[in-house]
Amino acid sequence: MSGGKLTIDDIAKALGVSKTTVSRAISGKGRISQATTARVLAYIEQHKYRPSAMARGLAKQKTFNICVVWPGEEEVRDMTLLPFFQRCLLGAGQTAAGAGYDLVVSLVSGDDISNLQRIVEHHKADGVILTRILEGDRAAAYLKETGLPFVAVGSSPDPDLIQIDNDHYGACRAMTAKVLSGGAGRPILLASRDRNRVTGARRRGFEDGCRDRGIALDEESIIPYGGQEDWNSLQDTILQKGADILFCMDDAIAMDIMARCRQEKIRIPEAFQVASFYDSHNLSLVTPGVTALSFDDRRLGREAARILLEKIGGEDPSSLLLKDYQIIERESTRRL
Amino acid sequence: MSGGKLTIDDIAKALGVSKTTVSRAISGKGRISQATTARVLAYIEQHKYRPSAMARGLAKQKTFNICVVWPGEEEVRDMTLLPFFQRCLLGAGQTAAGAGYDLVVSLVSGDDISNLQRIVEHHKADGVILTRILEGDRAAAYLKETGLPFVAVGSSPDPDLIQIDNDHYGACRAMTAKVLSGGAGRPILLASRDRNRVTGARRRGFEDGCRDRGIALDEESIIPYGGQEDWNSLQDTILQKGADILFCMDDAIAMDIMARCRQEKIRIPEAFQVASFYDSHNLSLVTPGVTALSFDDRRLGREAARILLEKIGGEDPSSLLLKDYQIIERESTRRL
DNA sequence: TTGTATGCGTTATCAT
DNA sequence: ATGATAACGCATACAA
Repeated sequence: MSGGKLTIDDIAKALGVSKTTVSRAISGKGRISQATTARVLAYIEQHKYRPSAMARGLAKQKTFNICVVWPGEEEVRDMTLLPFFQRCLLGAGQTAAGAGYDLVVSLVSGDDISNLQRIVEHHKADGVILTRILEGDRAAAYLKETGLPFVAVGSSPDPDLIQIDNDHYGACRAMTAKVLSGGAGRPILLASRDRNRVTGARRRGFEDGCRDRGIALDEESIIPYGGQEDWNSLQDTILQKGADILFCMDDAIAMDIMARCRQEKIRIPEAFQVASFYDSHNLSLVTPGVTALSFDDRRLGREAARILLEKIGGEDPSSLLLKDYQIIERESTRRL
Repeated sequence: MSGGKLTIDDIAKALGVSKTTVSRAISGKGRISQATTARVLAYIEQHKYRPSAMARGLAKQKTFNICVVWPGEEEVRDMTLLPFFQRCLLGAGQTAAGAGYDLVVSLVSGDDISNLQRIVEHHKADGVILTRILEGDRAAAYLKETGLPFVAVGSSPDPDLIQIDNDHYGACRAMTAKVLSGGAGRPILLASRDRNRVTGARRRGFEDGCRDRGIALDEESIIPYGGQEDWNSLQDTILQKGADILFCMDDAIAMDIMARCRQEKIRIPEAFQVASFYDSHNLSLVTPGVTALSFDDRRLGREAARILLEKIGGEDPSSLLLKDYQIIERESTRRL
């Protein structure tokens, strides 16, 4: 009770010292005796004093807030990306809290960055984390213009953008090679139609993974996939090429494949194997479970926040590629 | 470029007026001539001035931030609740932005409310929205203690808690009655094992819905369901009772049922019908699609924010039960 | 080691 | 209708 009405001045008066002394005792800056420090700290502890973030911010010209730009669309794709964004947020929140920072979320959908602008213009945050980065990202462009420190989770062609991302290329390459070592030898990559950076990295990883196993690819080894019509022609291709393993660009594609196979009573992995370049909870629930690549999304958020804090602190950090990943082997690539 | 270094004082000097005049022109409060107002506003527009949120906050003793308490667990159940929380956040963000407020998220998992405490104690928000409310909710208890305005999304037995929730009872009752009017007459409710408030409301809705159609229930009409072992005994019960429709407490249960039926080649709706008291994207993707109850979660967030803002504004709003819902009929309850 | 005075950018209270 | 000035709560350069 009695809320947070206690100010540094109250403490000073109560203890018969000056505000400066109290301030010093709290921050530990400046020369001050152990005795008074202890006395002040004790009083603070006793009366549960907490400094006003606003007053402190105004004085130091800092908000101690990090703005996290989050997808504001009604439907985040098939909701399949939501867990990623949440874990990212969790990670960022964790290291932010550790540094005494809080999280301000800015919901931006597509090109409408008005919400982000409001937050930035009103100086509500000391830095920004973009949890995704679209093609021709307006948010990134805007932030660059303002000069406010910011980092982006994901990959962009823009070199002078601090980006934190998983090593999709390396992971896909390793997984491709590993799964192919299980016996299958005629792979097809099902590529999503939207071309963002990460799909490019996955594609290259796939290609090099095949190369690692000495498998030659042709034009029909990588085909766009988006739904019913693609499914029909896909089956022809599989027959023609004698393909025996399908790599899916992401979990949405993999789930679609699994659903159609189930419907048409195509048995996996007997008819052909299936693997996904991105894991999701669904892939573990479906029968058979789908082998997939798993990343530590929380860590992604943590690193993003860490690097942003460095940037805010005046350092000059550079981009980061997280090499960690896990290949989750499930029944869909079981050796027969 | 040239950031937000522009202050109200700069404007005053540039225009040869006092800070007071500028402030008045901006806020519209106090007597001031149209001429100078226009002049100031033009200058502001021209130079893209935006007031400092911190300074304004310090002066008015307000942060213009709303704290949204979000689940901070690694795994939010089966991730099935995540879309709900996101839509809730979206809604809150929307009306908050409309009122010039921003969102500070507090990630709290279970009983660890330290993050929320930090935000509250440092006065980083003028009010709090709890996007869920657990049994013996520590966050709610803490907030009550502080006296800070807050509202909760969901239902709690605590009467002096401002809560915003969907009318689960009414919706479930209506859906139960409607689906039963399709021909089926021997229903079973599959209840989740965790007992939170909302499951209670759904259960009562189910009971009264049955009553509305003159269907008598016994002890075996409502059975707990949690996985494999329950599935086995459930099949016995269905045979014994001749049950022809399964109502599922939520989408997770419904999905589990659908998966098992698929595996054991039990045809829906031929063998029995299936309906869920909570919709999710998955329920629309599975074959056959599952009839379910759909709510406007965004609106839930909007209303929560609206009511919280009223509370912050000194009014004394009361709880709100949203009567809107939609019964999404899919093939799982198709009349044969 | 401690205290004084000033600034941070805005709003609010008085005057004028 | 407008202006000077004092808060708001904290940090800090400068004195003592």
